[in-house]
Amino acid sequence: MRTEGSSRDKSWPLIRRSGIRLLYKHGFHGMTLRALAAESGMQAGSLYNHFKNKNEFLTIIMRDILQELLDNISDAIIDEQDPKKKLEKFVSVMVAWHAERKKEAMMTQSELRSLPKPEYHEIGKIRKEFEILLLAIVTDGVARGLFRTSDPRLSAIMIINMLSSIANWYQADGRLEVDELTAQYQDAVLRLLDAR
Amino acid sequence: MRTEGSSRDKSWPLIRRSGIRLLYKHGFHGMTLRALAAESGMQAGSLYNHFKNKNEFLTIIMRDILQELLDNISDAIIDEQDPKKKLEKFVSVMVAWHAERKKEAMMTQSELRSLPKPEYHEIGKIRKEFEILLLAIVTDGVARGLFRTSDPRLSAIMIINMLSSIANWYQADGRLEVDELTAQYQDAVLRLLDAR
Amino acid sequence: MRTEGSSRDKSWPLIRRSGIRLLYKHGFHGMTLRALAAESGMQAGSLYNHFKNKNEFLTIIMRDILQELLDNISDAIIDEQDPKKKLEKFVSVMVAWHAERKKEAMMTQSELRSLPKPEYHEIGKIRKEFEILLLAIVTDGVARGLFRTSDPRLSAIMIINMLSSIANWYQADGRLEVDELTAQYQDAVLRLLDAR
Amino acid sequence: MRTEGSSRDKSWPLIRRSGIRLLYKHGFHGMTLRALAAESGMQAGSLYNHFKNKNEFLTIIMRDILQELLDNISDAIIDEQDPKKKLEKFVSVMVAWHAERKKEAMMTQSELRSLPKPEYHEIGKIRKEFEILLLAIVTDGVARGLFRTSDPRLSAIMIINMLSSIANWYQADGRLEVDELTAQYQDAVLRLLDAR
DNA sequence: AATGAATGAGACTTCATTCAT
DNA sequence: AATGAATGAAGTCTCATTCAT
Repeated sequence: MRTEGSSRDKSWPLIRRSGIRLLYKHGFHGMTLRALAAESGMQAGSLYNHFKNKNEFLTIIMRDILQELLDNISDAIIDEQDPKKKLEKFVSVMVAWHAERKKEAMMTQSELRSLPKPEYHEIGKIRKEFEILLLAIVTDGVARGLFRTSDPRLSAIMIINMLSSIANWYQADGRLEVDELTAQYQDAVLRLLDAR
Repeated sequence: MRTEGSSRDKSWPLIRRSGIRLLYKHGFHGMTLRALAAESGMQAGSLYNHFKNKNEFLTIIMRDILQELLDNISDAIIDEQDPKKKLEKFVSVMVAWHAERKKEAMMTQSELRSLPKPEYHEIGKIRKEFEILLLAIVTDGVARGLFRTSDPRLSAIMIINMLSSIANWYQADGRLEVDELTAQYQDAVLRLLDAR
Repeated sequence: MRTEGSSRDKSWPLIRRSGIRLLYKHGFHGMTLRALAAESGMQAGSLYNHFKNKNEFLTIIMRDILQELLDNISDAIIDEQDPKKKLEKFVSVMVAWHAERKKEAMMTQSELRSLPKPEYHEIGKIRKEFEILLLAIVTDGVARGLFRTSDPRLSAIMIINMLSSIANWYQADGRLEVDELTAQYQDAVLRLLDAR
Repeated sequence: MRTEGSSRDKSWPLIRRSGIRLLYKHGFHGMTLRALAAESGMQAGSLYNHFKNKNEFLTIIMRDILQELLDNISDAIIDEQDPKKKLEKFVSVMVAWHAERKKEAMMTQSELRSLPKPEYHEIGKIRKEFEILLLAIVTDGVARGLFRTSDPRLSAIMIINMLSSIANWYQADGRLEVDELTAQYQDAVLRLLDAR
């Protein structure tokens, strides 16, 4: 007799990791289930023991990733009261995540369009929450006279865009460490908000 | 039946336009040549009178688009001497292009990975030129004491990222006009560079 | 719908038989995988569970057939010591095979050119072995004063050519039985070698 | 103004030569009209000024080639009275032709099956004439007590097979000259017929 | 007689998915 | 939970052929 769930416990993380790599590299339509199976050490048919179909697989992966990032951010800012501190924490988590989880980050950006309609909206909503979170910080800061911007929503968008784009170009073996990068982005964001 | 006078001059622009739309919507692997043909009013096989294969099609389209943007920028800044003016022109062209040519812009960002190796490098080189152009403006401005930044290359990257991301969210029917958007981004970029 | 118990053991022999018939009738380029599938009672795509591609299919079939004939011949002559007896056995196996396995025989002759380069050489080598086997018999016979020929290699070629050509014209329902044919060819070959 | 027929006079021989080479190398189904056109220095569509369709092209080429060989043989034996002399002439023309016109020879053998039904019979009839011609010589020789064979028709077939097969293996740059080859085959054929 | 862009069919091949084992 | 052989649809690409120029 086999330990309950043991096989799934072993296979799924493998499939997940392979899936992220392949989705990052080839995109949803460019990733074949055969390739996913091969990289996970099994046959294509066996994958169906782990998800209902390819679309569901994408949904699971994306929801999972975005939720994790969202949790990271929430955890980080929940204890802060000061908008500036909050903002710095927000930037810090975002920079680290987009630099260190490059593949996940890029994938969730480029494969949104491949989701079926209902899931597209569901996942889109999660992504929207980052913006809402940030916007709350910004408007709070503006209200307290810490930040200055003529269009808080646009500022929030600019900031999120800047941070998200890190995944597009950052190389772990490049000249910049994550720590330094974080400091730079914190500085840049504060300038953008004319923080004093 | 054959449409009268159908010739390269008429077909290619049609194929090009359809291709951009489909690449934007579905990505390279998600775009089928059958769909491209249908939207261009011909049979799939006929497409092969216009390109050698699907990969070459992508390459042609991407090279074409990026070269056009690069030309636009070069034309715009060539007459300016002042770094600040140059920077404003640069931002202005980039904003307009990423807002109005959303599809082309997103496509060239997301489909780079779908290019075959040699073409990937060729197109990558064109994209790199935007960065080089902007970096030159920034360092010039810093040298003249107009801008201030501890890491000019990173600043250039941030700016390009911010601008490029416009294509990801801008909606022509949204609350912001291109003119206002341009002004906002010019302002933001100047803040980022601590321009006085 | 799926035929109960369809498996490699059942499918492959069917595919093989159909393939030989179609290769014989239409040649490699004239045989379509759709036709092969239809005649094997499956979908074209399913064939790819049994070979990698059309070229590999041809290679497998040809290697298989030629190896079987080679084995037949080796088995037949291995116990004989006398060159004349050996020669008669050789002729006997060749006649029977080229008359009764007409399709296989013709196919291996005409489709050599359709093999990809490396396989062409591999299969060519097997075919060469028939000639080597026969040449050994002939030179042995000449050495023992049983046969006489001014050019043993050419004689071997003539004999193989004569025998191989049987497949081109023999009709199972024609006026000649295989037994009689064998006797006639044995006689002819001995005359050619001036055997006394 | 252009000299009448000048263009066809130039193009057709080119097409013919290219066609024979390609039919020899790839077979009928393996030869594409695009390849034929390219090798003839024109576009595929232009070929249709020279024949009605691909099938007709094959028919023309094959009829042409076989008729030429038949004429060669007829011319060679028409003046001889003696069966032995006649036979030697027959062999001589056949050897030379199959050695020197290897491609044409192989092609007419392997592409018979690619002809449409009516043309198949027409061309088959021409090929049959060789056999008839040879059979006449053999029976004449037997009647005059010059040759001896228990089955004249089979002997004729054997001889034709032997000679036709030369095209399959002969290499112009090999160890045997056509002259010597001719002598060897004349000798072999006479042995086969037990000529004294 | 030649071109080049088009057609419509069909080629080989791959894909997501199913299911008996 | 995994396999391997199957399906049916669809993918990219090539082909013979046509025809306005």
